[in-house]
Amino acid sequence: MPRRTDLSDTYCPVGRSAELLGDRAVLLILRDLFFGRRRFEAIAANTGLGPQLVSARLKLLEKEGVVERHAYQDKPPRREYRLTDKGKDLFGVLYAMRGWAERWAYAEGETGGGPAMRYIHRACGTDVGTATVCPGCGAALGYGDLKGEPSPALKAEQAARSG
Amino acid sequence: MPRRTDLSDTYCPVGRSAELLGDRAVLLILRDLFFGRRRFEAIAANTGLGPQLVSARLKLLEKEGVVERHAYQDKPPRREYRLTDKGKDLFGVLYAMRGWAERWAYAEGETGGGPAMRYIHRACGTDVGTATVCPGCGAALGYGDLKGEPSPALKAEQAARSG
DNA sequence: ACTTGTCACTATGATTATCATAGTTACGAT
DNA sequence: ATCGTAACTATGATAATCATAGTGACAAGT
Repeated sequence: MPRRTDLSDTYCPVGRSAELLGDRAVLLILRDLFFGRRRFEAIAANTGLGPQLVSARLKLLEKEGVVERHAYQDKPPRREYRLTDKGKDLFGVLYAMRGWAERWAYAEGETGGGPAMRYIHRACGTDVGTATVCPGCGAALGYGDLKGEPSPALKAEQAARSG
Repeated sequence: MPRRTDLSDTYCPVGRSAELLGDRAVLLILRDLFFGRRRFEAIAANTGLGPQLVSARLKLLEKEGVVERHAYQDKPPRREYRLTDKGKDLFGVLYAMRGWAERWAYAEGETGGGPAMRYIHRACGTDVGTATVCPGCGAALGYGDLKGEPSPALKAEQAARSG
């Protein structure tokens, strides 16, 4: 593609976010990182993205201060990628995307009755559905407050991808 | 690009959203629609995207049921684009993106003290900052509950683009 | 009547990001 | 010495994106 206009200096906050988040691969990698996948190969396998793309996007995310590369072993060099505070704060965006999809992106009965991904408020045990405020106790919900559980169908799909 | 793997049939809700939202142009166009820009040329001018791209993405958004094309005049054919309910429900995603950017994407003092975009809770008049729950009255916040006001710098930038 | 202007696009050609596949480096285990 | 694994890099084909220009339909001004 030709050089697209850079949005990192616009005053519009959505424009600035879009510069990073308006990219399929970035979104998929972030999802996996929030899911607890930290290793290169695990991310590549689960997202279905090629290693070159994963490599390029992880470098970009590191440059943007959203992930940190951490060597957990040196003998054979092994790295893992972790979300920084700036990265963890993107949870709200991913959670909003998930909520929208649960409400609109599935055919009737496609998920087998419930959401594709359930979230439980750790503090009070309530299933929060797609809410941004816990329907049980009224608390605002952020990363760390919630425990995610994939539906059987989603779990099976992920298992198939990593095999 | 070669044909990328289609994610519209994954069980992962973030994957399904990413298929639509993992695209810079889609995000920018949605932002403008939420901002009240309904006309083709206004969107093209403000986003800085070429007419071909705007045309292609509006067609996609219409196909996905996110926007509706509405003829408001026939003599010279004139159309406008409106968000459907499914589209309006994407407000949470854009609002989360805006919140993240306000917190992380600006240099110290770059916006002149306040956020680049202020949001006021219509019901109680409180400036909600980047919260998902009104700090004044505790209500959950959605599209329609908020009144957005761009900062002087952002307003000037938009005026320059449309001129 | 003729030009100018606006809106909503479509057409063209150059550029470059993305994909699939294969290869590389470093090491540990058999 | 070969096999396997993790984390990448290299290569070449494909196709999406951009800038620029052009089209069709009409309205208004001169």
